[in-house]
Amino acid sequence: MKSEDEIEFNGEGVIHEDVVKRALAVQPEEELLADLADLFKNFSDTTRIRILSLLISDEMCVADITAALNATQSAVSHQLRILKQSRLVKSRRAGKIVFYSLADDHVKTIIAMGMEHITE
Amino acid sequence: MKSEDEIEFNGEGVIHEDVVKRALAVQPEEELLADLADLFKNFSDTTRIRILSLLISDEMCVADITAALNATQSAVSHQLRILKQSRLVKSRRAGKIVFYSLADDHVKTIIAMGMEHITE
DNA sequence: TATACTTATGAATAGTTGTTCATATGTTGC
DNA sequence: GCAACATATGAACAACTATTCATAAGTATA
Repeated sequence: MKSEDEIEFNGEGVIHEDVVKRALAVQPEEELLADLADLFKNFSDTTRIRILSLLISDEMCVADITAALNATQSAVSHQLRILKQSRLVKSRRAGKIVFYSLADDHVKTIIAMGMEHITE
Repeated sequence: MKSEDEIEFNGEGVIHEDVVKRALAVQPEEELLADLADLFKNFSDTTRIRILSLLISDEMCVADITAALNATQSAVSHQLRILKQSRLVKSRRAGKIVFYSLADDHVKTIIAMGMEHITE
């Protein structure tokens, strides 16, 4: 027999309805969580996180980043575009050269937070 | 003509060697950055971050999570395995039911940090 | 304007990943 | 043991993504 907190839901499966309702109540909007996933997607690729990590030190031009990562200029440029679209980096042009830098301090904080989790 | 801080490097491209060297000097190990990318990969998928977000409230069984996300049991189970392998969640069995919960507080912190970046 | 140089971008490709479907594993009560 | 239930897992497929290659766009200098 079913106890008080186990009822049918959604047509399938026995669940603890109150737990589900409570969790969903404090759950952020669907869309906000999607945005959050998109944000973290930027940090989930090796090339991108290496770029971001480099930029913590200083602004750098594309050629410098390319050399530091030992990657191709094209690959770096493509990833920089993604990071820029996500507003994690910004760029300034100085003649032929384009310098990239972190858009704000959050990048630094998020990476530091991740590091803390890893290294313990 | 080349200025003092612009020299050949790596066989291609003119770069600011000192900037590159300085950035690489304080740069974390290649492997550590790869681990970091792997960590953030967990947060980069909508299903996974929704699961993590749910578990902030309370531990939940697979059926509850499945109902809350309106997903299939299989999809949820697959993602839970990934999260568990990354040691972001842990599980305890109570009879037929398996409850999942956050492994530590870092998940909460990382999500909060991301939220802060989004909502401003 | 012609050339050299730095960065950006489109298309194609190879590798990765999330979901689904079917089924297996593990648990409880009869 | 058997039936019912909850969760886990392997294989296949579709969708997505990062890189490469070729080339375009923007800039400075002769």
